[in-house]
Amino acid sequence: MSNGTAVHRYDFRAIEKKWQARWLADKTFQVVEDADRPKYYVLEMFPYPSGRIHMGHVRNYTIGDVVARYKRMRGYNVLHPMGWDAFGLPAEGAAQKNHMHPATWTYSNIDYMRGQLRQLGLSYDWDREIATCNPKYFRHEQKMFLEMYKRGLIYQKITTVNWCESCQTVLANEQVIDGCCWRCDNTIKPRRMSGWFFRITDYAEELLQDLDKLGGWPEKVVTMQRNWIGKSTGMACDFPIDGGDEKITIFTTRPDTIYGVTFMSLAPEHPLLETLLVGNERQAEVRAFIENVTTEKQQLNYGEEPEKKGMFTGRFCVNPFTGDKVPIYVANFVLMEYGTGAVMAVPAHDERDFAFAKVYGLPIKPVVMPVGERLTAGTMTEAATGPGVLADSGPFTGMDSEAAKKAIIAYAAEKGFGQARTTYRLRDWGLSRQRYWGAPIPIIHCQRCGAAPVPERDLPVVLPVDADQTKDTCLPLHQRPEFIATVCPQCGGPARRETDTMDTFVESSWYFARFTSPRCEDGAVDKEKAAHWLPVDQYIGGVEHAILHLLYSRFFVKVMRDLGYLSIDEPFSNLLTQGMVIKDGAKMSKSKGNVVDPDELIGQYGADTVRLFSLFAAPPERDLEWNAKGVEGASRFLNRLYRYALELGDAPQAEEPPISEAAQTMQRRIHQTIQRVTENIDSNFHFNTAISAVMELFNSLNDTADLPLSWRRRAMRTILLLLSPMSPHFCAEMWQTIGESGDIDSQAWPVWDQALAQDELLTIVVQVRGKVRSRLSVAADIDDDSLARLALADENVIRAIAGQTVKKTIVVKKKLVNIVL
RNA sequence: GCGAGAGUGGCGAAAUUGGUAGACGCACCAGACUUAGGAUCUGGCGCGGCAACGCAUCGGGGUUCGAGUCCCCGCUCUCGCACCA
Repeated sequence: MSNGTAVHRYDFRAIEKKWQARWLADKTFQVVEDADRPKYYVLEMFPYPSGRIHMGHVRNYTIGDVVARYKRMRGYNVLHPMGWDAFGLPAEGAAQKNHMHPATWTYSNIDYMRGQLRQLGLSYDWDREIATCNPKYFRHEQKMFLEMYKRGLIYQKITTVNWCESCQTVLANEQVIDGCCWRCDNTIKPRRMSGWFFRITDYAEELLQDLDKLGGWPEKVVTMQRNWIGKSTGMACDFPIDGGDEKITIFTTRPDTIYGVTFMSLAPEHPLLETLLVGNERQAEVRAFIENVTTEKQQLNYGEEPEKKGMFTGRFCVNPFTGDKVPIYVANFVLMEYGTGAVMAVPAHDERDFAFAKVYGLPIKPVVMPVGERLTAGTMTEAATGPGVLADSGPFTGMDSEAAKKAIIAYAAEKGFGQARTTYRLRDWGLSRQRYWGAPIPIIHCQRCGAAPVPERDLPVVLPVDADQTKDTCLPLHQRPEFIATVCPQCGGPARRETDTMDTFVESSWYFARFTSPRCEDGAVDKEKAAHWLPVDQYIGGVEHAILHLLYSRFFVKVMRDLGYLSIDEPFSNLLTQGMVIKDGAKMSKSKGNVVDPDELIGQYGADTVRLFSLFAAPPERDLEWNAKGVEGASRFLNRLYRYALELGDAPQAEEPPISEAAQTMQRRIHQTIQRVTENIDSNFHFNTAISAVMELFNSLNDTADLPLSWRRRAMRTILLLLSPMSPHFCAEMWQTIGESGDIDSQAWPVWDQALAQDELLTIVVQVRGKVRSRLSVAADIDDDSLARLALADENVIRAIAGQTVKKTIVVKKKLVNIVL
């Protein structure tokens, strides 16, 4: 760039550095509780300190910062904090590779990324910064763990996991490819292991019901959570085993079809199978089948569905309603984890049972007749799953299926072999991780006393650190005898520490509450401060957390409420799920090679330009297609403003001239723009249209000749105020350049005057048969009759009517006239 | 399969309760100023047509004086769940 052009561009490096230093030194965005102003808590999902921020972060945090700055200008006392979701597996990999402790790697990343966030000019109260890997943070989590444990909200159970022998670790389902480890290709073995679980299912009903309170959430996310929780109501019913004392309990949502049961399906893992098989002549065959389908299941890829298979066990059970003997099958499509792991099969009214019955030649017995139909087993080509009238159903025959459901449940309850039951798809949350870099689970196992909680005075339980930090720094806790060996807090005898750490989603389930009192040492939160600030008024983040983090956080808030920490039911009143940043039609990712580095962009254009473009290119909820040329457009706009501001700054102060026509027009535009920008932000954070409104005002300012200087200043002043949440450094500097006093950071948001925003002349569209034929410029207060007369007298209109008879003239106030022929 | 959302210029996108389709920006074209321009400024820019006009919001119907917007039938794409009994 030659020196001749430098004067035409603002020095973003100097300006941004200046204001960032100032905000930091003055603690401009520090916040304390204030009874005189309404509170507003805006929060963006905090990042994992992976090393550098990416464009998704830039977008997310820019949106949040605009909201924070806007609400401050509107007079709110705004809490806007930032922190680090600092535990997690990537740190272990990086630490091993670089021969350093995960904490060293993590904290150095935090330092770098904090610098990046500051370079973006984000208005955080940095005094509230937290990192979840800090024992001062997770000690409170450990305390809450103990409180939950005491209340029975946490338990231990043995479950099956994916184990890789060569890596010595548990793998998530997604990391098992064709039954092999994704890293070393070693065959994955299922392993029964003990793990800790949160009893989130205890809160299933409340988590479901309270979705109705989340009016400020995207419908999509609410629906996803509703489906995830997956409530089903129906009946549990016992089918006694023929020739045995045991009973098989089934769960069904269709009690009305119980007279149509023709066989029973059990999950291959069903505990009663053992009893059924002992001394059974089909034993060997059935066991082989079970083993077969179990192996097959383990080798399936994620989401793949095996062919439906089953095998007769050789045993029967009895339908308590009919007294009929029904054959018991093992079937590979019955899930042990859902319902009771046993399904009464009604081929006539269930698609899977129908397909199964066809393959294995089992009888089909229709018992619910759709209105106006008479089903027969021989002619059915598919299951009839709709409602209808009961047939061949004993005393319930002739009843409507909905009524029959209730009657049948009542009958079963009365006879004692069944009752109404509600089932949820939601499962308890397994929080155990066999990893080093996580919060240790504060439990001590004693041979005599069992699982004993670590006494509160011994918290936090911290991670052991090797003396020699150059090797094996991430050795899991179960391989560290010095960590494991301890004494039982109850009996004083020898004991061993729990070696699992907590899922990192635990830390992120309550960090938003911690921000209200981040240095509180007495507990997870200062109850008064938490009560003051919570709930979060506006939460902003990616939709990928629609279930996981957002469901866990909702659960944690309810638990913390029940433990007495919080007085709210829901953590986030309003949720904005911003779209992804994409380039060349795909999400930015290293593997695709389409990443844009925020550091480079900021270095080239400055933070204000990057912020402005990311807000302008698309509304926040939509995906944002990154466009390098578009960034230049944003930069161009700021530089045009800069040159205009310079001119104003240089112009001598003149006396206020009487208001001219041009001034009046400008005044109207100013008020119209304030209204548009305010409404665009308030309704749904549509910053893209807000910015375009400001651009229009500036364009018209540029196009208006002989506008008095004072009005140029007023227009520019408004532009800077409206734009300051989006491009804060630039506007703060230009505020000074045009000679305004005080800091723009302490200015109030401008207000519009409806009367001044009103146009005096309106452009009325005149249509003939719905097609635009002319436009009229008329006084705003014109009456309908005069308007219609004017329209009919217009020469374009006369030509379009071409002598035909006018049937009707429709006048829409302040908008249009339509002449119907 | 089930659930949710979306289809508008070359591109990102705008369009109160149905009421001027394409604001604003990018790209592109022409011109001005320049030794120079990847700077800046001015003008143009949905498609067809010299024009008057005609045609245009995924496709097909419908309601209406008037439909991007409402209703019905399709098509395509994105996301989520995926044997849930």
